[in-house]
Amino acid sequence: MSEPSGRKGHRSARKRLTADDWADAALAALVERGLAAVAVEPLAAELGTTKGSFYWHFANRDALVAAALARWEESSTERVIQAMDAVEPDPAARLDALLRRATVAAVDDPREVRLLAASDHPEVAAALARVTERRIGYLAHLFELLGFPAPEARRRGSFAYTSYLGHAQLAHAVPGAVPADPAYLAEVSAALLKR
Amino acid sequence: MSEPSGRKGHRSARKRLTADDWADAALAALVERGLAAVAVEPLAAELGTTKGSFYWHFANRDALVAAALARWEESSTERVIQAMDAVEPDPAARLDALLRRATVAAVDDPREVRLLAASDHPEVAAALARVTERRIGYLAHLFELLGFPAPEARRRGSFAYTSYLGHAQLAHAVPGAVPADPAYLAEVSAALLKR
DNA sequence: ACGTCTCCATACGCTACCGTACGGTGAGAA
DNA sequence: TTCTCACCGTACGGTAGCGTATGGAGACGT
Repeated sequence: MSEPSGRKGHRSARKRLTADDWADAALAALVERGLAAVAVEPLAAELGTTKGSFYWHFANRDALVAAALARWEESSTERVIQAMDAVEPDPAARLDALLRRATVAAVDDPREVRLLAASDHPEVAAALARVTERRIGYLAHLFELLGFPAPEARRRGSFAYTSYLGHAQLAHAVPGAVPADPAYLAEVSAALLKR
Repeated sequence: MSEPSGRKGHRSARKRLTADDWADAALAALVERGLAAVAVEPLAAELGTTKGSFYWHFANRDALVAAALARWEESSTERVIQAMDAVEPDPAARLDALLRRATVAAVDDPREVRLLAASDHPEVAAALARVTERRIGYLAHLFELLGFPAPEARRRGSFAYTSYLGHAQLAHAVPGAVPADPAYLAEVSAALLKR
């Protein structure tokens, strides 16, 4: 059994793995199938290797979760914000574009929702707290650019972010409950921006 | 050890259990510690009994989850809506009161959030879908009473509900991220009701 | 050619939980 | 009293995952 000298795994003919390979696979599992799917043995099978590899690169499962979260955290703040700052100079248009894009993207992207669902885990909660603070801060910043005083800008940022979160959550938990009507997003955006 | 003839469990001196007792305990575990906490053996220990009891009343774990969800579903729609209809005759005041109360309540009540976190589970998702539809329908109804045409009333109902969900989610995942300032809730409510 | 060091495979023990088998108990019917 | 049967205790086997131990296997310097 088990071909004596050929390549056996279904993945990339017998290559050696790095810690990053594991972290990537862990992040993918985390955002696609939830925290419980970040499990050493299933991931090893998926990667075409064994636990032996994993425990060489990581101390334990928590370290893997932490590594996956670090990647997520990096890719969920700076990248998005910088991409946003590049396109639209006008703060109002930027806010509108940001809200619409993020909201639309969240509908079929399970990333956010999966992370929120795992907020029991202390490390997940900590990462979530940092990302949330960063995003609300950015939204508040945009509202300040629109002329709102700092406290109200902060409140509006929070409101915008909760409505985004709720939208993502609802779209994922109950598909079909969020209106597909484009007038909907327009109204939402307008309500959030109205002085 | 283990008192020979006295009451031993910390709960109601050696009584026999019903299926409802199990369902109650399961629901409590579900909303307090998540779906994974709805586990037969731990619940048995908590109830001061054993699996022998459980498998008499239920076929398997899924049946228990279903029973717990049924209780939740019942207590999360009719009761709230009827309580709401009783107090405030004016639709505008009723909406405002509903939004404020629900939002405030969600902050330190983990029920909603725990259910949403378990929306992978098909039965949970189904229950969630029904409750969501019922609630958004009620909100839309109130907006219609305020004079909005049906389609817009529906959109506003959805918006109000997503913002409620997002608030609950955020308050639980990142305590401190939602403004405690009472002006915040006032602004949110005003934005949702504004014509 | 040889040793070394990095990386992986395999086998093992442990824990937590699911579900089944079956024997026992106690309260009320006969 | 004795029987019965709803209800529970206990023991068992099975699965999935974590973490450890240890023995290779291949690359690579010397």
